[in-house]
Amino acid sequence: MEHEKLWYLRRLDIFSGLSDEEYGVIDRDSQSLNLRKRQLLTFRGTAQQAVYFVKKGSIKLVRTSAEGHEFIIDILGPSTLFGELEGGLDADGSEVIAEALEETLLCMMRRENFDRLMALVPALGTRITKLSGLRLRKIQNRLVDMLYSSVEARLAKTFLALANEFGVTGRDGLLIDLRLTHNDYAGLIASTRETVSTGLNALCRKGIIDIRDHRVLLKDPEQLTRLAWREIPGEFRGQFERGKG
Amino acid sequence: MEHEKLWYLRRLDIFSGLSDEEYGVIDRDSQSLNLRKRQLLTFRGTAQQAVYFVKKGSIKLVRTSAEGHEFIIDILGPSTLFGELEGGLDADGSEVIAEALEETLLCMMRRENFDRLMALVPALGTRITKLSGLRLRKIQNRLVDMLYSSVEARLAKTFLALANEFGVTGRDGLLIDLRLTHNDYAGLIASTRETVSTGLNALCRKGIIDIRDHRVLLKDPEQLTRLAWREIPGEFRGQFERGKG
DNA sequence: CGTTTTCTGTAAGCTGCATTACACAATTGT
DNA sequence: ACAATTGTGTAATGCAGCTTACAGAAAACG
Repeated sequence: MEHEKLWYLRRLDIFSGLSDEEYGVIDRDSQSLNLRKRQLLTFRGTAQQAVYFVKKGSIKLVRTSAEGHEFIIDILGPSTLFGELEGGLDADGSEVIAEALEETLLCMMRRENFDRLMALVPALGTRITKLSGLRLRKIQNRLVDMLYSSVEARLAKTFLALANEFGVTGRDGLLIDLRLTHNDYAGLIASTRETVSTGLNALCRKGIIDIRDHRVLLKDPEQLTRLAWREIPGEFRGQFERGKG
Repeated sequence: MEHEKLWYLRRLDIFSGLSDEEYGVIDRDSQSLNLRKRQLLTFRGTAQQAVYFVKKGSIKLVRTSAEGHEFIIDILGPSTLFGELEGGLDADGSEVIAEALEETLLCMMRRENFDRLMALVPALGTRITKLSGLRLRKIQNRLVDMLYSSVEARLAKTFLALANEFGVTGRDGLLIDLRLTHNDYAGLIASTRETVSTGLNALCRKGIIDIRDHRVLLKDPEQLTRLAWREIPGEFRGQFERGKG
């Protein structure tokens, strides 16, 4: 749903074009942080007020609702920024937590230092606001996509979105290079593990996707796109369990 | 769900503490804009890249999904900032549009000028990123609230949130000073007009709220809060249509 | 002032998917 | 190697709320 823009953004490194001196500041004021697989990173700890940068690996940002449902706000790969921007702690105590999906290397900078850096390089402010705008837009898209689509469509949309950031082309399709569980997908589309299981298998049987070692392979992106957007196509609707041919 | 913070933020004017000179810059580079009731403000027009500031009145930010459902991202009152920050136009053509709920006065500044101002006042960058973070957090809250709650709970949450920004205390309760239609509420909670109608009336009959000239009056905020968070209270659930005593 | 448009109230019917309840597979840890 | 944890497959059941279908009220508008 974001297509080129996200790619563009990830390449357009926020910190590009800085002087050696400025890079020095970054280097001095930031510190590395290593997360093992499944390790959590809460924002209420000592380092509440900080900005993080993913150097290697991937993490998921999870928000738990008051009723206990876990929703995955976003999955971030290398070269993405998060932290204070994402919102951290909240008035009512609910918060976003980050969890490493694999061995992950982060770079962390305290908010105060980040602000100093921003004062040093005014252009940074502009870039950051643009980035925030993009993030905001992305989540707005998620919002409407999730609210008004069937589970099948939500799955399709999610795969297409993930493919934009984590897709690697192979001969038999586009592989989303993330090892996720059905539970994770449930968290991504705001559904339950069980429904995801059956939904996933339905898509597999239709030959649209395939699961390889916990990674999703898009065999027929075309049709996936059609599923993602055509809500009840009228004539022959691609019913969930039934249509297997 | 944001409580004090939002109030705090609205008072803490983004532009406070500026020098006369800097205020002069703002004054020169910005222009006023008057919107009649129901007038739309699309971001794809000539003034795509701009930042807006609500001086008087109120507007709703609407995002239409691919399938045609209209979701109200947010309702903004005086002293709030929007525009480029919110994300404007999108890759796939979908966009956020703003619609005036009443006679509204805006202040507009082109993105380029805004960037210049930010370069002039480095502290602005920090403030803006904080603001963006808050916005982001707010919408994340909306997201999980909407995804995992019943219609009744969503209504309750929405009222409580609106009351934080638009509530005026009277002797018989807290009045949300916004004239909205049932359709608007449907857009706010991602439901349909019909269900909102019945839901609203159910709440009225229970004596929790009241509708006065298209404005919602919270007669019993306590119980409303309970409804908002207690999902299926086990024993005697405040069922929708039934419990009318 | 009448006409058109926009709002509101109510109800029967249908359905997607959450819930519940298992059994088995795979992975992790010791 | 074995136990404990974590992940997967599938099916019966129930129900919240979307859909569909009207009719009257209120407001906008000429």
